[in-house]
Amino acid sequence: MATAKQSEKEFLRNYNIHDYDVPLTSVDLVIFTIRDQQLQVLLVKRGDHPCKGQWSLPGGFIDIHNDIDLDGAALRKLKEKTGVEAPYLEQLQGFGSRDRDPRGWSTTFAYFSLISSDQVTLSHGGNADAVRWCPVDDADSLPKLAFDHGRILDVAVQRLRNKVEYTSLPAHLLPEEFTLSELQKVYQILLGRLVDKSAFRKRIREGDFLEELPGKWRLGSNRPAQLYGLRKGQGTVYFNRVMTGNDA
Amino acid sequence: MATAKQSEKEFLRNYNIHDYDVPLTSVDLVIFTIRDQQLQVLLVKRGDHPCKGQWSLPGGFIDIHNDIDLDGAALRKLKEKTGVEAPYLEQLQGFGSRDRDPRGWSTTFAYFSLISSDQVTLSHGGNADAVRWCPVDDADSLPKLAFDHGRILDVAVQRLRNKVEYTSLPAHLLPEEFTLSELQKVYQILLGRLVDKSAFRKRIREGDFLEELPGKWRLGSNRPAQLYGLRKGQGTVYFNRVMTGNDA
DNA sequence: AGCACTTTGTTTTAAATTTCAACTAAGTTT
DNA sequence: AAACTTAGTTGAAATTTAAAACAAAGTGCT
Repeated sequence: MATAKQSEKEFLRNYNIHDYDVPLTSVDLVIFTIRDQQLQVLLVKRGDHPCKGQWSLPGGFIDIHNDIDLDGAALRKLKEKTGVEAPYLEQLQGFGSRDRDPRGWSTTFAYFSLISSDQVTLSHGGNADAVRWCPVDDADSLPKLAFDHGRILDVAVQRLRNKVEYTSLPAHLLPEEFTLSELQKVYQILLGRLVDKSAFRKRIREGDFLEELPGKWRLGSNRPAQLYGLRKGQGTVYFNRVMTGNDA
Repeated sequence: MATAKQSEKEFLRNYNIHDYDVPLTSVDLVIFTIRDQQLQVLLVKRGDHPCKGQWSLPGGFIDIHNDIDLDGAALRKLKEKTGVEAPYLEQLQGFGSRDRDPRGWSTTFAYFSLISSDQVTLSHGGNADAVRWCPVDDADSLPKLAFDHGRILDVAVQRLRNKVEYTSLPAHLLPEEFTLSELQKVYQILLGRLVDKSAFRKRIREGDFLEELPGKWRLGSNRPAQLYGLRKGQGTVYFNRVMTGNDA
């Protein structure tokens, strides 16, 4: 191995990763959307061993010959499954242990993504029912997931619910154009409680992350509602206090 | 490779990780403390290639034969460097790309830790000056770090500063017993601004994560101050709004 | 001992903010 | 056209915060 006087160049010439035992490395995605007034997550049925036939989060190994970095790998997998190109994507947390995968010591970088369900075309691979949405709070319809994906999902749901209290994240679950009432409903679904209308609107106004779309209205039900869109080039807004108050 | 009818057992018998090209995997630590009224970070001088002689964050490869999981690996490295056993330790973020390490595609799980500097005995390995504390805000004394450790440090500092606004984290930077004024000073150092005394105390009181140590006082300077300790078995407290107001 | 000084800890009160409900606006349905 | 539904605003009461003054308990000097 390395001698004391070796140069860095020499060291690298002699370095061979196959001399070492290293963990497997993958990227897994928790892709959230709102469908039927519920928070839902995208699941895929595993077509290969191990855990063949079980439901799991979409993801897979890093391809060191084609992926540039972690975010790139996550984006690639997101696009493969959903066709979505520019979603909200955030690294959730790493998970790694000697027994989470029967193939040996393995790690995964879990990401979570928020998308509007009507912008997605699920890519079903070869198998007709290999991909589906599943409500995260419906214990009956949510299957036991492969590996430690159940735990990853729990952590992701917790993180999302927590961030809803003080960030503008939920806006990414809606289509490009939406009304304030629609946004409020998303907050309420995620929080599991009602929110005061005027307090909600004040907070959104002061956060200044939406732009009114002049002349655009949601018609069809009673008084028309102003449409809004995410202000371009504006990142996530952090409010300076948690969401309070419940509407009667 | 795998045939359609193969059982999971057969699959695993035939699976050989050395058939695949996988990234290197390490764990790196951003260990913070307060010394001389400043936020400081622990750095180590690299004794081996690559980047030999450069300063870096403490860390290293996962040892798949001895480490059980990521948190275990991080705790092991923390103990090796500082002797500290039960600190505040939180996973920061994963970093991974094909060019962050000259040895090839590599990933690291960065953790950040908060410790009280007077509980630490730095472990200097063989080399006398191989480990040191360095103020994070002093551009002159902070060296350029190896690999992407500069960026990791930036992310860690940002995360810490952000969490100080609405959590009880800074309490972990103090010794087991401390006064409210000392805690307030730590908040002020991290925030870089003054905080109103009565608002601060109200917030701490309502967060209910400290316990008064009856009969224990910090003496020696004017009016004795009540000593407090972290309430046992209580995790991090999240306040419902950010720190406000600056004292005159 | 007595007085000035420093640090800890509490109280006070005006100002700001939130809460909660009522109100107006603008459409649809019957 | 009257009743109903949803959008969006307004305002008074209740609560909270901000900023400063105040009170308490020691030290140190003369």
